[in-house]
Amino acid sequence: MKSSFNTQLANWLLDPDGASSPIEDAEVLKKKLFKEDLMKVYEEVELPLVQVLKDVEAVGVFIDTKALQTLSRGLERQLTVLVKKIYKEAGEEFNINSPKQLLDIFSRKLKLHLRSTNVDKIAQFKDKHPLVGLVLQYRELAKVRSTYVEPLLTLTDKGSRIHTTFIQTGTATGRLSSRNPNLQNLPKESQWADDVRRAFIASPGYTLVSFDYSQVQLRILATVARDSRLIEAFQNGEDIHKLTASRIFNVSLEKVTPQMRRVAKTLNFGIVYGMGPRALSRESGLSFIEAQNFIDSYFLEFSKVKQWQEDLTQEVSSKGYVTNLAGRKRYFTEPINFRAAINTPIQGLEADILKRAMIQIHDVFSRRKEWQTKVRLLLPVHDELLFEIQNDTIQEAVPLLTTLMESAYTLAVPVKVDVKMGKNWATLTPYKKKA
DNA sequence: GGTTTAGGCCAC
DNA sequence: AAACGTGGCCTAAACC
Ligand SMILES: Nc1nc2c(ncn2[C@H]2C[C@H](O)[C@@H](COP(=O)(O)OP(=O)(O)OP(=O)(O)O)O2)c(=O)[nH]1
Ligand SMILES: [Mn+2]
Ligand SMILES: [Mn+2]
Repeated sequence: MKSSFNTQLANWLLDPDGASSPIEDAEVLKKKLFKEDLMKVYEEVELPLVQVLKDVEAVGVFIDTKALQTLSRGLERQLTVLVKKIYKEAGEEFNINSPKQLLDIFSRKLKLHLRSTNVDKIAQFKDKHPLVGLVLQYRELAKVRSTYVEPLLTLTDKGSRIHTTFIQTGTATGRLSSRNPNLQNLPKESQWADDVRRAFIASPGYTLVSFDYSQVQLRILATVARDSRLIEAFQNGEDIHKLTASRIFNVSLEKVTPQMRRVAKTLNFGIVYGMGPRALSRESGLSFIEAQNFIDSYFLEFSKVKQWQEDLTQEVSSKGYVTNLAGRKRYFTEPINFRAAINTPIQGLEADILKRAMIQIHDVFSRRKEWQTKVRLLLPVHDELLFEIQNDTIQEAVPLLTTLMESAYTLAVPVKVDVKMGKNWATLTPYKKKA
């Protein structure tokens, strides 16, 4: 009766898709973990992480409820106006939230006979048909209110803190997920993103500090694919997202905006994980032919990446599973999703890196009295850790946290973390160490 | 009344 | 034929 053994973790490591039926017998599970080389990640990562996550959940994030309430009322008012405009423009009342009814309205009123109503499909008509633009505005407002503002208000506790629940055994790659509420998908780009994030504030006397790994999956890719072009790029401090942005938008590196870089991020990972020319053309604005050429030259430039993908495709076909550098494993059955197989070891190692960093940081900061209350881990976001740090401790703690994160796992390229800080989550500015 | 599924969209 | 991947949560609609 070893109550210390965590059967849920073990079963998940053995089959993170949960396709096979779970095993209850701890001794059987242990043998399997050994046999499949999963004991290391179980003992060094997942088991110690349980307590870390408990502590993080208990701390919670301080919320400016006043700001959220104000936002809520503003959204409510604007939605009312918008709904009336939409009904007037459409000439009748209907449920705007129903894609089915929307298709019907578009068909009858605008003579637009569409198959779906998602933003990519209908945005092109918004100049010709005011109704389309109004509907898209409505979608943005309704989304932010129903998915973020109202649930956050409901879930904020009496002490004005919000506590998510982390799911440690929920993903197929090894990542964490967050629910009730999901704090890992708060808006960042949309019109209302800043209003929502402004409500996430530091406790009095503290500052929010965010540590985010730079281009993390590209650095992992450079390592696993042994691609000399990528490796040299990172050794030279290059920013591949920015480089791709400058090529796509045809501007110099200095003229790449944060928005352009964000688009390029999607393109870089899209291409690496099997995006086709049609999707690339849609995401980038390039023509289909240009998109095709871009993909071809991409894999010419990063030629070892292509080779690695082909090797991995062979491997998953013969073995029926893939593993990452930390030993984490995922099984694939016919028909094999090769794009998912290619993504898995890379996304999975990202998770291992962040988890190891969290555990080390927890050992140093949360277990020691002199640090405990001064440095609080609030939230992991896949390759980012958000802390609140006591104001008089920042200069001391930030270099230490940075070093811990950058040395949590050794890659074939430098591992770099970008640090930003601020009083709320909307207005973080790059950390500059004081002279 | 409850559940499940689909379409849609937010993040990394 | 062509297909970036990993998640969670919203509403509507179909189902029990
Ligand atoms: N497949 C895929 N993975 C993504 C996408 N967006 C983000 N990711 C993954 C890969 C990233 O390395 C990782 C962390 O996201 P970040 O937003 O922090 O981007 P990244 O670290 O690459 O760049 P950064 O230097 O932090 O701006 O999440 C995407 O659109 N597709
Ligand atoms: Mn990052
Ligand atoms: Mn990130």
